[in-house]
Amino acid sequence: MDLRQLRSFEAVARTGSFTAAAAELAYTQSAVSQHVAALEAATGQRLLTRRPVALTAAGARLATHARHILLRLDVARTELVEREPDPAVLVLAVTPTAVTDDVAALLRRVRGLRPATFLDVQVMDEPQCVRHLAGGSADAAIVDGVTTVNQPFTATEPGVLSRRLVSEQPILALLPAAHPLAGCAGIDLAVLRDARWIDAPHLRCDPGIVPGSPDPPATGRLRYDSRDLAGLFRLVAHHLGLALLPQGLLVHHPGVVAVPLRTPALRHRVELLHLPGRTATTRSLLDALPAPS
Amino acid sequence: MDLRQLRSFEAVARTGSFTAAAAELAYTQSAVSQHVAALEAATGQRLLTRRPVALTAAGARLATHARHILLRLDVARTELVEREPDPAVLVLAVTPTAVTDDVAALLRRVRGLRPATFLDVQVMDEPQCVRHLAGGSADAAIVDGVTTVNQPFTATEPGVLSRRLVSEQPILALLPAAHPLAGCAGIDLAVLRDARWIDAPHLRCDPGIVPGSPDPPATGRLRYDSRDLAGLFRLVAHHLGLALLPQGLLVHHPGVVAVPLRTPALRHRVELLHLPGRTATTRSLLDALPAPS
DNA sequence: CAATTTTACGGGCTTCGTAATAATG
DNA sequence: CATTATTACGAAGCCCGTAAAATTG
Repeated sequence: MDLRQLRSFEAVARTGSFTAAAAELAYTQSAVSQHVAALEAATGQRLLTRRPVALTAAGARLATHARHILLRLDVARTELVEREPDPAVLVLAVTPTAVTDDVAALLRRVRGLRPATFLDVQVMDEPQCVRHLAGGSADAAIVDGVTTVNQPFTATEPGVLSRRLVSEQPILALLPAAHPLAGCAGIDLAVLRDARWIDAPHLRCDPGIVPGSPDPPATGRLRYDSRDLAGLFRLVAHHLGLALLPQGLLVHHPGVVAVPLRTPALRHRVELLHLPGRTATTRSLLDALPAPS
Repeated sequence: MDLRQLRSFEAVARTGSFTAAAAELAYTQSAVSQHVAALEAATGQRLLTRRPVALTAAGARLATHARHILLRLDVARTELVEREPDPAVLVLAVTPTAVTDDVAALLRRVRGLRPATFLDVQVMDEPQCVRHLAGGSADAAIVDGVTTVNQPFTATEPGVLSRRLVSEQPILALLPAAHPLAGCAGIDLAVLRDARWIDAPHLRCDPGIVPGSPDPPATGRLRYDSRDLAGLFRLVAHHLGLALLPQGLLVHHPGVVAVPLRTPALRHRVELLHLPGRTATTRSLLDALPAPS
């Protein structure tokens, strides 16, 4: 079990391709193949199916371990290796759906500081945010997720990265204007148990996280893999399904009404992640946060 | 940053000696020295002081990361590598202070099962328990710790090992019989803030974990590094200090009275640790536990 | 048949052990 | 001075790239 082997395996598992993994790691396809073969020989288990490349059960377990190991290793390297952080430039990795009013206000506050802090904001999905942060190519990350009550959403292992709450907002249910519950002040999700829900993970719309929800909805699923908000609203307006949405992402759309979700108490949370050691560079950001969590 | 280098470094940090680390890992002193040198070259930081061998600040951070990385790697290997677990023999790694009445009852219950389960119980300190568990030489571990309220005590990273609560008991304060508070029904630790406490980590007596406690007690410290319970009682009886003790470890001793600690609500917790994947081998143990946490 | 993965093989580099040297309590 | 850590150096072994073969959609 070598680290390079694990890195190759993780990249193959993530990209779904030996070729792509090799390109990402600046290896040959051959080397990546040998890495995976070595891991399979060492464990005595088949870790991946080929054509199409997909994780086996054992491979999925190893991939989880590998992700955590490699993340922590990158964090350790970044923490320890001597670098010259430029305090005047703060590189921020941000998920697309994390940009709520609170976050925008935070960024404005930081930008207005004296001495001036130049913000380099880069929007990408969450795994990339975490990788940039761990690798040191970002000074902090702002990521979001949906969670029940006060539980922190598990972006990463606790203890590896420090986290501070930036914003927390309720979740709304999007209904067609003609829906019988459209005028409600608050909705209990149990009432809509048998409704057809749209599963839009990129827009943080994931009815599956509700604890007691029936895993396979009897009426079939509708999966929406885009980040286009208007498209989601159009689907709802045309009675193709209901959707959940963080309040901060809400826009007006004809034929769609938004009703607060009363139970379960889902919340959209935005967190600031940073390396525990390097507080000097992110000091201005941390100071600009409202309350110490 | 090679895994073998990290393993050598971790062993040096833990044992405090290049020679001991080399012996443990079946390496030469030379190899271990080269490993540490390579890490120091890669990070550009001095990680250890020599003579005596001790961690620098940077080294302590790396050692923490290394411990977690290596633990998870061992867990991954143990989970994945094909083995032939003998379901009739259950190897249990137990910390000395974890053997409360609840734990003894649990073990008796398992031993009485049909088909018969042969229990191989091995007592060692907590880091060793965790290493044996991760390495696969133990099927489960029973470890204990002191914590406030319902917070789990952090034996290891969550997510790497599964944990189930076995027993939870209050913490007692040990006082000389002549102490003015000896007759109390319950004690508030704040009242004894300025008392001289005996620090006996091996007996889970650690007044330092109280949140608002003054770190350097004005009256000096008394550290008791033995596991001998009678000696601790003798110290208390002779007015050399007060002590905390889990209720399960209490024995009668002349001149010493035990009073329940009312605030803070410290609890002695015993947890069963096992690998998430290998539930088949530990099934009998898990089933013998009272309530699913 | 084209794209992708696996296998064979060799050069180059890493790595560990031996042994000699240095440092220190 | 004995113990412990570092350095020098060479052989063994591993690792990755090239290139050819095999697999499969």
